[in-house]
Amino acid sequence: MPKQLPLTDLDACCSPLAREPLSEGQAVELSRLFKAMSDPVRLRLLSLIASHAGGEACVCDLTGAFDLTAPTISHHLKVLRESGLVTGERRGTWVYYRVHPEVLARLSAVLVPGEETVPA
Amino acid sequence: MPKQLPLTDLDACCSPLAREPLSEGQAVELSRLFKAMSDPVRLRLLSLIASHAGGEACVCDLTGAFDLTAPTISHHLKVLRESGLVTGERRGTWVYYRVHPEVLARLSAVLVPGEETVPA
DNA sequence: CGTCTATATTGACAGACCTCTAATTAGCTA
DNA sequence: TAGCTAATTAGAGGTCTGTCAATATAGACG
Repeated sequence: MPKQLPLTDLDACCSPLAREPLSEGQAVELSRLFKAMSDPVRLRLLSLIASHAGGEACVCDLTGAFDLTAPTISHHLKVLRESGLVTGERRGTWVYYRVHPEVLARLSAVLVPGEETVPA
Repeated sequence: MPKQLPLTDLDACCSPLAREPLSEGQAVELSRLFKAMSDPVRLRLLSLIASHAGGEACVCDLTGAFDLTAPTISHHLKVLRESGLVTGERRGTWVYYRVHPEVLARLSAVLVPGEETVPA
């Protein structure tokens, strides 16, 4: 099962959610990203990676922060990878992860609230 | 960090995800919001409500946009309500939903990517 | 080669989730 | 009161998800 992200609607995207209704395709794409962030462990992993010095973190930097087995961390990293939020690169014995800042920026832009409408 | 209000981590929150690691509590709170947005139907509902004229939408304005039964729409609206993203108010026969813009703004702020670090 | 360490994959299981139909509640109007 | 509509709740069925133990893969090094 090839899990490459097909980036269709998201490319033409990112007028804020509150400005005009999302198309079904946009909603599907965005929901995939939000689902990847819908678990506390994955959110912390994402944050640990994004905020780590040098912009990348080794898996070995991450596992210690959780009371979970290595396979579980690996599973969550895979979900983050397949969502397109992060990439992993093997260098020798270790695997280093870094975030895709454009994806974060895109999500942030989508969530910007629209201007207030005057209450009736 | 001043802790004035008796609420959760989200109140004291919102340094961007990429700036420093999320606390476990912050991650739990945020993951609840992202989970509420992790379904395409709920995302479109949220967008329909947020972008609707007057800042609010009647359930009757929403159901027509989907090939789903009324109970299913109602279920999704409940999830959005319980997450704190929207509120519903009954006025006569109809129920009107509106978004909490502060919550959207908070999420948007959390996702702002950190400044680029110079590649090695 | 063999062995050690760091990650990933597999397979299983309990719990959560999305959708439906059927039943229920809330309000309007006769 | 009864009847009608808008919306929600309850319960069931099938699917998806998070976690683990066991196993496998990749590279470093003697």
